[in-house]
Amino acid sequence: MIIINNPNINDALIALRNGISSKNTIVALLHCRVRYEGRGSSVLEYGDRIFIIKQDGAVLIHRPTGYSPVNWQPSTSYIRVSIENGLLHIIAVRNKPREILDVEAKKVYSIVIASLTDTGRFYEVMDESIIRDVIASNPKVLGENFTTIDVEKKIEPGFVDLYLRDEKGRLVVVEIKRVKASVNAVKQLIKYVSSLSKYVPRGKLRPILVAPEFTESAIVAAKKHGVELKSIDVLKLESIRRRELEKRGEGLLRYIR
Amino acid sequence: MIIINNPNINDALIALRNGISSKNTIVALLHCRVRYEGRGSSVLEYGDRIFIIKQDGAVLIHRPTGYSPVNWQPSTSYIRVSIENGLLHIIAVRNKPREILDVEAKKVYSIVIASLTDTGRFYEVMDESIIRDVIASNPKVLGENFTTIDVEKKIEPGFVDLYLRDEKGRLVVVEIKRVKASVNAVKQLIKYVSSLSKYVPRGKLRPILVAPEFTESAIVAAKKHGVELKSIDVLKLESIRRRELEKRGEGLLRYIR
DNA sequence: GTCTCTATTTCGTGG
DNA sequence: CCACGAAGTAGAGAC
Repeated sequence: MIIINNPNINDALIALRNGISSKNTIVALLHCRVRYEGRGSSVLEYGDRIFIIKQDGAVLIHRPTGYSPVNWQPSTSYIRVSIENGLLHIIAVRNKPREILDVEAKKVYSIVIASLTDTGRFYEVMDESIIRDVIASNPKVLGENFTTIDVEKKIEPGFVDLYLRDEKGRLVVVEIKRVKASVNAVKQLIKYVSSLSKYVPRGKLRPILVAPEFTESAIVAAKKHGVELKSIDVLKLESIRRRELEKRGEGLLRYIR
Repeated sequence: MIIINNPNINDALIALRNGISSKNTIVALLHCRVRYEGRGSSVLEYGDRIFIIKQDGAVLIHRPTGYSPVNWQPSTSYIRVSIENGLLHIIAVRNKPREILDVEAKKVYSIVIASLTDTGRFYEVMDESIIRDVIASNPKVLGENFTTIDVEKKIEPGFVDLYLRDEKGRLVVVEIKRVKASVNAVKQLIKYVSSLSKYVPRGKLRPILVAPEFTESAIVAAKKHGVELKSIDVLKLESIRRRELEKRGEGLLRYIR
């Protein structure tokens, strides 16, 4: 690992070039300005930023606040470091799509260069597909005696999350949202239903939108279009899933403790 | 600025606590694992990562590749640093929504702490709102003798980008996309039109989708629903805008050179 | 505060 | 490779 405090511009140049050619992770604090041209185009005036080059050539420039990088390059075809008019330039180019990021540093506060090894796996505990699978294998959590017919089935406008059958033999078309459902979710469901109604009589179809909460406009649209709303408790579904996984010896507890 | 190379766990603890309480930017390289619980929930096994605490309490954990952070906290209510069972813990809590991020570091490779000042302004040269404004002040770029009525106007399902009037006195409802428009853009426009048709007879309404390109399904859906498609050349609009800005002495050239 | 929409969205998945 | 949809989306703007 290399740590350089307050380097002059030539030392910074050499360090960055070495770090890039050896495909290491580089984290620097710079006083810089940035220009970007590609899918969009932007200018960022001078200021202090965190500058990162990752081992795959991804470049990130972060301001001192906020989640999002102010400028970036997801991965690069090449990165060129040079000195022009006494200023350090880092130019990161991506070819598909063609994009150019030009970082012009007036001052380099610090550079850290390291070879990072990260093989640790990442587990999402509950996303929409998992919620869908938990409901598919436990359709009664929706509060009725449903049976599962199909999961994530393509019909023409898109994918229906879940098909169930209710006690009266009707086809239940389920759209699932992991977070509060907005009017868009209702529209999506209506779209599926109108497509399905070519094959199934409308009276045999029950569209249900499943989510922890619903926006007001979603509630209005649902009422208007005959869409049922069913709330779910994601934490409850999570505990059901955990139980299932534990039963199969795949529990997350393995990883958590 | 403080730079610490390979600190022991107690020195790391003290440095982090100082950095947090003084609201500085902290960038560290850690061998850590991460647990997240909140809107979602996830587990990240041990590995080397870039760890950042920003001056507003935002926390980012980056793996050595890729654009996105693997874990994060957009801004925090509080951050607590402690040692438990000989391991460094950084716990970042956000209250709305309630989310907890727990970083457990087994090894600290480096810590850099600095007070960054970044007042530099950020200019987007061409985003959708700018394209919309350029068309609004030059509606003839769409190839007809349009006049502008209104911009970014709320109707119930949402916001219409642009209202124009054509030579036959019809109300032109414009939806603008900066990049290739997909079928969703058509749907959005249809949504507005069906809402407007309560007030304006359908024959007096002209929905137009404006974008540099259109996906095949967008073209099909547009034809089916009577939506017109008009291509724009964003670069051409950009030169129009530049001319307008220069005329007003607000040209970007001020900033670019 | 809620809702809506854009984004150099990114990221995955499916065709 | 393109097209579509989800995201712990974030961030901005309007009401």
